[in-house]
Amino acid sequence: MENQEIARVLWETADLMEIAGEDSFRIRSYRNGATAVEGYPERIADILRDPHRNVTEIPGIGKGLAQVLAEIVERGSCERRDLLLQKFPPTALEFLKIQGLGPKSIALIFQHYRISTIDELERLCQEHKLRVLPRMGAKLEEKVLRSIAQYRQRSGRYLLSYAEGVAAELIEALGQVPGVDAVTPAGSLRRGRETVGDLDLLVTGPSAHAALERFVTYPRVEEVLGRGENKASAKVGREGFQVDVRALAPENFGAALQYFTGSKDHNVAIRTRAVKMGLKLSEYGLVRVEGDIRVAGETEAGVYEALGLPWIPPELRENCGEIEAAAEGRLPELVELQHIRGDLHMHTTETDGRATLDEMAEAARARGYQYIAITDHSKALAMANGLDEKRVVAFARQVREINRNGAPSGLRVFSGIECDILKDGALDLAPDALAELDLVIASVHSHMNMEAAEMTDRLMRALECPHVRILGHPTGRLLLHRDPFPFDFDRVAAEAVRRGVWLEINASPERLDLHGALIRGAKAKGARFAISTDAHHPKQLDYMRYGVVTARRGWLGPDDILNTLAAEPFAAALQSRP
DNA sequence: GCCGTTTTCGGCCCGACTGTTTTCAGTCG
Repeated sequence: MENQEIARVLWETADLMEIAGEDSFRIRSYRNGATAVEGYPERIADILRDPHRNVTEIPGIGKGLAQVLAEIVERGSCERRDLLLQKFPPTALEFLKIQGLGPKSIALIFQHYRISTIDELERLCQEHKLRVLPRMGAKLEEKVLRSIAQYRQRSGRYLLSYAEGVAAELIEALGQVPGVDAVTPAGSLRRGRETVGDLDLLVTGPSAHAALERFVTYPRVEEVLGRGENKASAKVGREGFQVDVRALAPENFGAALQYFTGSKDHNVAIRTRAVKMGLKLSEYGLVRVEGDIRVAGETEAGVYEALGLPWIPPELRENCGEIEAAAEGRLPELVELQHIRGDLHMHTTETDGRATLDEMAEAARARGYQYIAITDHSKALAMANGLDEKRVVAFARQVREINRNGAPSGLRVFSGIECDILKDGALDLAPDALAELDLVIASVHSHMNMEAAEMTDRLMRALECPHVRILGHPTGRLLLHRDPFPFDFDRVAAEAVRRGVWLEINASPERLDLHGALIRGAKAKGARFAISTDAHHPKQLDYMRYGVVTARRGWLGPDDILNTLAAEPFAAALQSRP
């Protein structure tokens, strides 16, 4: 069993404990344990098996959780979780995803009504049966109904990072089958969409069909939906993520990759173009209608070439002008991961990060970066132990000291802050404290349910502060969880351009904020960008690739992005503000 | 349940908003 799965069982158990009203410190320990397990570099299952090792050497894991971990690895659950699941239906965990309902309310609902599905919860609200319970009223019923609608809209999609993980796992497993040459992901994963509905894997090689057999018997396959000669579909993992695996003949590979990568709209436009040229494009190849002569299909580039087009990067294939641009030879040069020279948004143990400045710097060096900015939270985020002015000044001094002596990692460190934008648009820290820092990111973390006009004013005011250089996760969305807050993006983007403020492309797979369409719109206004991971753990520095993919979906090249600059010009850019 | 030590017990645990209240519990970040 992988660490990720163990962590998931711990998270679930903690959620159930919360509904059961158990001791909050114990719940916290379970959650801490889950985070520790999730981020641990070695497999917990291996450590448990090794008689010379002890899982209690992992910080956050004590005697109690060691026992629990052993149980989970052995049989996928633990006693506490089993007992709680006898008390509450498994769907109780689903109820927690409905905004406005917390553990206490859910427990109360279960005490009064025997319900187990979201549909039944919806009916309770519609029949005004929630308002008879203590501390519940009409407003809550409305809010829950709205949240249920949102929840339904989102279900059935998965984070890009999740889909990528499943893809990597299956590519590894199917790639080991003798006679399989390559396993290639297509679909929205290949286009880098922020959420993915299902996964398409294309298999080539003399024994590609053997991979289908391996797939349907794969241990994590929960339900086989279909199994034919060339295609198998199944639900993978407890989340029920649908994966389609196709075995392809090598001569079809390019056409199939093009076809299954999509998007649908892109393909319709491409096939229309083919028809106009007297060609017919399908997943089996590109054929000249007259005489039924096959002209392309082996490679994707060959298919595009035969249509008079350069190869179009998958991230652009949304039928948003990419075909016209390709035809006119004005496809943009897109940014790549190797262009990125530093990461500009990360947290440390000073606030809610899991590693120290030195550890983050070392991790950044290992990824080949020239510089990083440390940007912990400001004091408004009390729960994260945000920095006040005094700590900011001390931190800026500490960083100057580090750079003077040369950081052990050899990396240049910039002092920064992720400063909260307060309700009225003021920044959370005094200007003279902000002036001490190399980089100020301004972000909204609270009061997200304002009217659009009010939120716009708030952001416009935040941009007035002369120390602000980056607007952090500008729309505040949390994928599959919270919609972006409403505001006039165009006005704010234009103001950011005018004031020389960069817009963040937050690379955390839960945010990817800004997203492609907004990026492109802002670029048209002259905006410039920073891609940052918002890492709270050294491993999360790897999120950069999701940010780069998102920037590519916004048609950005290396010159549009601040942190493609080498250390010296980057430092100079920080100094100069119009 | 973990951790650390003034070493086997006590601390961990903030702050604002919201809705349903008549003084505050629950949610969220």
